[in-house]
Amino acid sequence: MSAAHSVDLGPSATITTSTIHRGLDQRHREQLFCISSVQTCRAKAVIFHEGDRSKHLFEVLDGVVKLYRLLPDGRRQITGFVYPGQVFGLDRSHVHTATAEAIVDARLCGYPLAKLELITEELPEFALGLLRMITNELAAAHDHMLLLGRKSATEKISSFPLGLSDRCRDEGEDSMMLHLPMNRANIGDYLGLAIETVSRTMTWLRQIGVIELHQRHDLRILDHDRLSVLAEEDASILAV
Amino acid sequence: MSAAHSVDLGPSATITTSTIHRGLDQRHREQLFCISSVQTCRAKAVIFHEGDRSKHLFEVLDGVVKLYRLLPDGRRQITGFVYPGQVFGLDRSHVHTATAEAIVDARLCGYPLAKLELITEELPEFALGLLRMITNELAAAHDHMLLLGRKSATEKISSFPLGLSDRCRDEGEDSMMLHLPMNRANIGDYLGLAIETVSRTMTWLRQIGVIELHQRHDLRILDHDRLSVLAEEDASILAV
DNA sequence: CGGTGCTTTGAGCATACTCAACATCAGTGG
DNA sequence: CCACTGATGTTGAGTATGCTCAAAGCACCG
Repeated sequence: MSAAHSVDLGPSATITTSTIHRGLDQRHREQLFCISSVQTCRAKAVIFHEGDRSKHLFEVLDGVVKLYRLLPDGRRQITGFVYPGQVFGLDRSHVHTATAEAIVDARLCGYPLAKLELITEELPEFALGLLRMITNELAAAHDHMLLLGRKSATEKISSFPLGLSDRCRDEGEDSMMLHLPMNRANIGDYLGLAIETVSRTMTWLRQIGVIELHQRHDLRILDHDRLSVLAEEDASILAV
Repeated sequence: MSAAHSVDLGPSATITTSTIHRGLDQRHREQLFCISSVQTCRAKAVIFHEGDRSKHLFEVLDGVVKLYRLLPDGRRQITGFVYPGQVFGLDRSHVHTATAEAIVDARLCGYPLAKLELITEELPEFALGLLRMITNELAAAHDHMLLLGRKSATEKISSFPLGLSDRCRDEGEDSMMLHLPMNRANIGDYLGLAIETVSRTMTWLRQIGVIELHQRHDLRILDHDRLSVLAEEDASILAV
């Protein structure tokens, strides 16, 4: 068993924060715990490449990971940022369809796919749990397709902090003061914009008093409602 | 049991063409068959709306269905076209995140979600099958995000028939002579382009001799390799 | 035939990109 | 402590790509 875990397997387990254990009983949690291994990786370290054979399902314990696909000439599309508590690495026919790279120092927990399949066979609700997670990811991907295909630069840049804000709210954290671990190039590759456009549009949002920017990586939302309108979220709910 | 089925349950069942039955034994196929119901819908009929409570998983038997998300002002992003043998309707927390609409007359087979969950509980490999399908959809969504975020109009329009061609090849059909059941507006909403750009760029592909167009809805690929280069698929594999 | 919906083509324009210069920041070593 | 360096971010000018608006061309259908 990997010694790196600092997970309490007792009755009021800290492990409940882990998405992958949700809904499992004590015995199966221990089983999962036994097959898992923790790894740390530094910022910019590649966890796996597009095309690699996939062997593990990963859960982020700490830090943030980006997933991206490349065109042959180097153009990049980041398909998602993975935050603590979220998983990644489940790909079709056991070949990764994206590259995973830590954007800051990170700690990951890996579960061998072969052993997960064994657990699945005796525990159908575990497969359903995975299904639910992937279904959420698919819905998020569809959301992002709408953004990429149909939103203007202003709408994209406004939507971005709102998405992060929602995640913070769900986690019970401060949803107005946001930390952006990614740089401008990452934001551009996520939103389908050039870095100059990211920079210009964020400056403009600052100038009109909707957000505040501090030290490159910190952003405070000053006017959530106006930001929502700019992001072209359903304005009718705000038109009261 | 719905009488509309024309599915042979005998040993060499025609049902094997159905994605959802793949890998199941005779008894479970019959069980699935018993809970299923067939419905027909005419072109432009809405099967469900974004926000509707989801009750069924659908499989397309015949025809083509489009899935889309809308912005409040009416801008549309089609997240996918669903062809015979493919499924749709599995959404997070049982609420549809997209609208489903038939683009031509279609025949669908619906499976109640509640009953599918019962099957899942006694048959883990069924859940794994669903998981595999959704995982494929997620990979396709990531592919499409790369197209929407990072490809030019020419690359988008070139990629489109290539994708359809791949599907036909997998199905063992003619992969050069393609039928496009969708209109130009649908293609634009799928690729994140205005219909005028779709029209202009397809005309240009015709003029340079890469494709042939007949009666709006039929397209023949004349030069698959050149089309691949234009779609910015890895040009290195063609540079021999 | 005339209508209706879809598609094509044209002209002008706006958005976001490219290229380029400059500013700022973090880290390093004198 | 400060100068130096490389990486990252901001700002500006000019331009290209793809959008909008408009009109004409086609096919399908009573």
